[in-house]
Amino acid sequence: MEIAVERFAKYGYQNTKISDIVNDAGVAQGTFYWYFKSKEAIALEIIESGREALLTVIQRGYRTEAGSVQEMVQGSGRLLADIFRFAQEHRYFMELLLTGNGEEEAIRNAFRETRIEMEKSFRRNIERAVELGMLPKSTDIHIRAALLMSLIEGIIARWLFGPSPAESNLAELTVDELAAEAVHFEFFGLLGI
Amino acid sequence: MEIAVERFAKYGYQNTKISDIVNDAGVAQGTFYWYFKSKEAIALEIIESGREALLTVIQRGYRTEAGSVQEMVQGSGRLLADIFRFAQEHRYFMELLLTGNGEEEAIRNAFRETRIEMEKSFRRNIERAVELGMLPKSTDIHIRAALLMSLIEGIIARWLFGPSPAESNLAELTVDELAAEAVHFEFFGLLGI
Amino acid sequence: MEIAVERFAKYGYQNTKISDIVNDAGVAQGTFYWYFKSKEAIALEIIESGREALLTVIQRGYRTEAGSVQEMVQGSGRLLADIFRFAQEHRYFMELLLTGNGEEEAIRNAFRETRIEMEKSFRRNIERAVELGMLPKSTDIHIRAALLMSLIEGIIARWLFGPSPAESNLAELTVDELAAEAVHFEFFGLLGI
Amino acid sequence: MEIAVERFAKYGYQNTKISDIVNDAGVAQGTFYWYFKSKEAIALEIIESGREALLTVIQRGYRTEAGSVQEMVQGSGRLLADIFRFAQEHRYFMELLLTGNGEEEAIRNAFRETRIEMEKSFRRNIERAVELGMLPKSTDIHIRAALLMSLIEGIIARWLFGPSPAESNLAELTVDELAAEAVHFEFFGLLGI
DNA sequence: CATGAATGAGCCTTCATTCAT
DNA sequence: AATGAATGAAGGCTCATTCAT
Repeated sequence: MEIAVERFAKYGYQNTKISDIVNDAGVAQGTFYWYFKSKEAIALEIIESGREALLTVIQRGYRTEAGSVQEMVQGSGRLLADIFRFAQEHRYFMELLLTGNGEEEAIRNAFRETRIEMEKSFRRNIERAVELGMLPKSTDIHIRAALLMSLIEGIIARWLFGPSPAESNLAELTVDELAAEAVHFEFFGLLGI
Repeated sequence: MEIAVERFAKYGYQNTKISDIVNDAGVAQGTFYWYFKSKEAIALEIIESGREALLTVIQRGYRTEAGSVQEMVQGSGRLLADIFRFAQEHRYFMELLLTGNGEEEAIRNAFRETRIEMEKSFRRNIERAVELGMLPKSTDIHIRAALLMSLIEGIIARWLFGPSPAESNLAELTVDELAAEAVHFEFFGLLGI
Repeated sequence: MEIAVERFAKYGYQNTKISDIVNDAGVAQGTFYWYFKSKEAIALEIIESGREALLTVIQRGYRTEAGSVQEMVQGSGRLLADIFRFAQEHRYFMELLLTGNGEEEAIRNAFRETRIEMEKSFRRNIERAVELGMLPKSTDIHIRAALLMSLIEGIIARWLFGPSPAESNLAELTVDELAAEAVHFEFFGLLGI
Repeated sequence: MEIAVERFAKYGYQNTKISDIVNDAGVAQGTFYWYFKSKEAIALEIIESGREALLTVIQRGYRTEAGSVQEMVQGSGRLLADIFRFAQEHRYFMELLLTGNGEEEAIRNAFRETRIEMEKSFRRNIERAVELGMLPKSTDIHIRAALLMSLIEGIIARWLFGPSPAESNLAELTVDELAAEAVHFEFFGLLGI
């Protein structure tokens, strides 16, 4: 599965042949089919196991009780850092999740579901913060979750697998620096002090 | 090309057969090869023409002279609205640009280049605003451009082609409402008034 | 189709590769799939066209009006001779029809249906002869049709494609001699004069 | 072997996987190869053991001394009934013997040999009856044996495994009824009283 | 310009057989 | 005797591309 997820991410699902995977793995072609029903099956297994791990990380970051604005920003920073760290450790899965789109229907849907669940988690988090009086009630929560999710997806994508303008040093930031930048933008925008 | 871009976006580049395209177009298979050298060639042409149109829109929104914060926010809102409108009118191209990843090397690169150029445009815009004293100098400009680009990409993707949580009403927003939300977040973040 | 039916009969459906067929035909593998949807499809087409031709022959031999026993025997002899001649001219189709059994469900069924229709034709013929008072009413018509059909199938199989005891000269009989023997047995059995 | 013969008959030799057989048998795949050298080997063993049992039955029915026509008919009826009973008790073997044709060369030949031997037995029986003056000398003995064998094969095939016209009640006949019908046709044909 | 038949390399999957334990 | 994981050759089918007309 590790070999497969890497090749899927690097070259695309369709451009990855079973023979590539088994050659890398040093086993025979038939062996693949002893462990996986089909090419699609291994992709779905990859997604499923990645999905679980990712959602676990996000759910650990849930806000539960009220606090100061500073505490909220810190908490959000910790969550983002956790997610970024997860992305770093599962970069090929993350690349597929964030940029994959050429695959078969079933695989596309599995990725889509995962991202929807991810966004839902963020929405619940924002909802909770509004309930606790930590965030203004003003705007639609769906939109705020969508904006936040966009931020995270985009920043991870640029940080880990480009594309980024050649001169950018984004790729060299540490997890914590990145989280600090993102969380600052998240709460204060471009104008924030 | 219109038929091709739609199918590429809906089903993926690899899942689109030349025979699909020509059937839809009502011509014979051979005719395709009179107009395009290959499958890859039509994809690259699609990207090239989309790239030009998109960059034209963005460059029209360039900030040239200093102004108040309010003017800056308004200008940014107009630019976002223009981009969103372009996305609406070229939704299949935009879908490929923002979510495509399963394709061949050359095509992937062409999309990547386009997005890099797009991000460069935004960076120049921010740079100019800093020079004119309209934005604080504090943060790295590359990061701010990346954050802004992430925002725009994510919001368009959710607005036009999902995935979005089923209950979200994002898809029903008008161009101007969407631009207002995005620009507010861009400058003030979640905490902005 | 001619090449395919021959190979199917000689070596079996499953032992016949598409590559065998196209090599014999002197075309490329892909060309096969321009004319036939699949390996199964060509088999079904072979059966369908053989079925029509065979049933046409049988239906031409229908008894319509009463006559003497001798005329009945002669008519039956003519019908058998026609069938034998058909078998001779379509020996590979006939071999598949009479002995084929290792194929896929759909193909097996198509052959089965053809043989059922064939037997039905004979039954109608016998029924008619009973109505016209040319044959005794005594026995069950289904059984008589089954016995008759068995006779014809078995005799064709032995005549054209064995197995037959090596010393048998069955294979050397002409159509008319064979028909004479069969029709004699049909009406008079082993004891008949 | 019982499991194998059933699957071979029901689905065909080639459509039966070793894994099907061992799953049904509740043993591991490797175990199969401790008992049988190969897939072909088990088929040949099945044929060999069936062949012996079948020929034993037929040889028990041999005519040895002269008698009246009625005695001859009765003897023939007993033999047919024995064969039909055997077929009933070994229906899967019989199905393969009578209808199998898609298999590998060696297996096809083994079945062919068995049927040839079977037909030889009948021929010897008829020869003996002619020598004893119980049957007319007129016709070629090979042909009469072929006709008789055809009758038996066809009737068993229809009785036990179709195909038969849906309305036929052939399948519901008892062994003795079937033998009576067949033997009557054998000696007297359609016109026999 | 247009047609559509022909090409053939390539890939996923199956399954009989082997083998270390 | 028995297991079951591993093997790898083989084959049906797809589809981008070519080409004669």
